Amino acid sequence: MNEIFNKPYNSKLVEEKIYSLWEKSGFFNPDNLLLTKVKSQKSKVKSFSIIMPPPNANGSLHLGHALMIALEDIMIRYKRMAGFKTLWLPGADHAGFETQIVYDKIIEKEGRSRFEIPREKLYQEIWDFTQKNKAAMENQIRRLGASCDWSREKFTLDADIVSKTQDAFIKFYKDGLIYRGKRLVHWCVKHQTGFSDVEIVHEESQNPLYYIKYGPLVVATVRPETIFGDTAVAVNLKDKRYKNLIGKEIEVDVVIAKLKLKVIADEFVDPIFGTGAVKITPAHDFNDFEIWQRHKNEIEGPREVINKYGKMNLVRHFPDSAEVKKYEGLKILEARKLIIEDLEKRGLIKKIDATYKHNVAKCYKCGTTIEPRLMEQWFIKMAPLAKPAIEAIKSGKIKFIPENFKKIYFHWMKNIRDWNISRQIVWGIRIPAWYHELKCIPRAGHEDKVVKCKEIIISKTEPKCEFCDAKFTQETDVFDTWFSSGQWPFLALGYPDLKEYKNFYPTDVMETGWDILFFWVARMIMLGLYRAGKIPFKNVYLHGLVRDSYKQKMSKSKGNVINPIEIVEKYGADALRMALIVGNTPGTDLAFSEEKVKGYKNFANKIWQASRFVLINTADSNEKAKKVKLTQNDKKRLKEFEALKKKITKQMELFKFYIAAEEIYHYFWHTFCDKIIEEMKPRLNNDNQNDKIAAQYILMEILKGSLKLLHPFMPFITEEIYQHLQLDDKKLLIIEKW
RNA sequence: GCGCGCUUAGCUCAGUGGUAGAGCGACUCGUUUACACCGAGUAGGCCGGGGGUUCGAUACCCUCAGCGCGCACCA
Repeated sequence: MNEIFNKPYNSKLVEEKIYSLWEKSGFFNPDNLLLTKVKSQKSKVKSFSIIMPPPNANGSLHLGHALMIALEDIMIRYKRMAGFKTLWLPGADHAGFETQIVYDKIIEKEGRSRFEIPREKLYQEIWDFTQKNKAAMENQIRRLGASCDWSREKFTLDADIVSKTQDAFIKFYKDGLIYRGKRLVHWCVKHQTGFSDVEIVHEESQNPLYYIKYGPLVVATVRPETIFGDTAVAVNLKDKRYKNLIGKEIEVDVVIAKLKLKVIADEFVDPIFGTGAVKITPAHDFNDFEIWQRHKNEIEGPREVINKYGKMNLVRHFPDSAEVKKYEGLKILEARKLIIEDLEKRGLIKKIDATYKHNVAKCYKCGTTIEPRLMEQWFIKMAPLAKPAIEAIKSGKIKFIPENFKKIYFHWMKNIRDWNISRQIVWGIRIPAWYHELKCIPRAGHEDKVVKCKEIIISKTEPKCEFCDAKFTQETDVFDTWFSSGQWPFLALGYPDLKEYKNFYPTDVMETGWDILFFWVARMIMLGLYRAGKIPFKNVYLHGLVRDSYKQKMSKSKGNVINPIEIVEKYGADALRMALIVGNTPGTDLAFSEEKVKGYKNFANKIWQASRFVLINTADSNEKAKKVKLTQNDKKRLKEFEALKKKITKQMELFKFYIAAEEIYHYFWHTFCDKIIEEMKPRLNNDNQNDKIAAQYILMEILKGSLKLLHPFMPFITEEIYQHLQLDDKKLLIIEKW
């Protein structure tokens, strides 16, 4: 017996060595698995595939990643052992906006700003930054034991991915599903980019509600500084108080000017709220924008009085006003304070309700109040995409684990709105649209045709106008990173040509956190159905968030973030994996405790010691030829183990890894170690050779079988021990038959 | 406002139409040569409240309460 067994199990001596053994074997690659197949299996091999959610290449892994790796690796190892042609495709995500702001912070510390660095230079810098992170991250994934096929690894900015993402945009555009429109967009003043609906969060806050004298009316608002952008006042048609005012024009004193505004009637207005009269600011409020659209013919359109920096921009609208200058350039809150003072001086503030609570939209990343801003952006029409995506779940083609996420999915899908995919950052895939730089410069002989020049050309390369010499400039916006991520399952597999795509799409499982159900999972379903014409995956396994032991969200600001690699160093990857898996039901957040990991480190040692015992006591069992005469009890033990194997296999098929892991843990410790080994001890010292052989046989059989059942969960230690067993036809445990 | 959950042993959580389970923790005993990173035991729960269905409910239905979460255009 190897002397390594003379000491307690030391994961550090084992894990690195074993991982490189696996990697060298080539068995992570499904193509090599075929060679090892039993010859009798002539018929097509069943395949099993998972695309790894590519971790962001902008930092190191967190425990959520460790959970993801553990779950997916369990499925993969199980299926590989069960004889499937198994592909787990790893990747890394450029993570557009997320990485942009990580990098912003880095250069801020250096006293630089992304807004002052030339686009190409900044892009190159971030590229280098992500490549460095990517390499570090890959090693961390290895440390966790991931048996993924590194030879197929993809990055979300690989040339083919970029090109195909742009192709998708072009197709969507041609199909009339993408449009460019000047609309109100969620704008983060700090990050200087627009967002889609899912990048904002609503937060309850208490802000004074000001009742302002408004010509003959009184209106209530929390944003008095937008009064300069008012273009109408709305009431409800049924509101008797204001019936005679509808259609009339009123004069409103807004300090810097007197506005002539029309009173309109709109369903939206709730007569009970406030005064029943609403000031309409189409440029700075989503409702008001919609009201304007319904009353386009009656009232003036949006007047933008706040600029992209969240500062007042009034002079251009009110050049003749004497008062305007003191407002110009003020930040929103400063302007609010000043306008209230000025209105108060004029006796125009009727009431202030200081108890008013409402929900305010914030940037999901920095918490800055979102400023609705009028912008030309690219949108995808979602309703046509949502319909089949709802159907795919309803029909059961795609299953959710746990099931209750279906309801949340439906609720979101049914209320879906068009998706703003433009981002005003440099880190990402550039939108393949081009604009005329100048007015048309007619080419000789085409003077009459110039009117036909298109303003926008959709093309991956710089277009040339048929009739004129004007140059084109490329769209500076990049895609929302989720637009490309949403196509990841088929793009990573080389859609539409590669055999990988044909063999492995749709994939079997998409395993990810429930927190990106809308960001990612929903989009993959919609885009996969539309672009590839097929569902992207058959099962969606949604794991919970890993929180600290007090169930607090881990965050850098709280200082409770745990680095999974440090845990691996301390307790071993196998122990960490078990701690993340056992008792962790899908969809439920996990309270992570180091104590639990410690417990499974002890378990690893238990496996080690039990194996040591078996190795010591079977060392002399080289008389393999001898028949084994099993006792009644031996047979019972083997039967018991078969039953366990069945049970665990069933749990694996049902994605109940949290139970399967516990079952094998419990069996190994409390049946194999506590009972069976104890039962065998006297027999091993017995003079009766037959009985001794039987005891040795039982020990070895059950140890071997247990190592297999344990392997998906605790791959390192099981492989290490397996390599020390003296067996005929021994292969690597990763490819042994389940 | 619309929607989704959760409430089971001190803690973290499983679970099932037949009167409760695991891990950790606590306590007692034990140094028996695989393992003290151990073993043998013990204690601990009207399964949130109320009502209903049922021969029988922790589990199914209704309702109340507390907690958590998602979505959302009430100025």
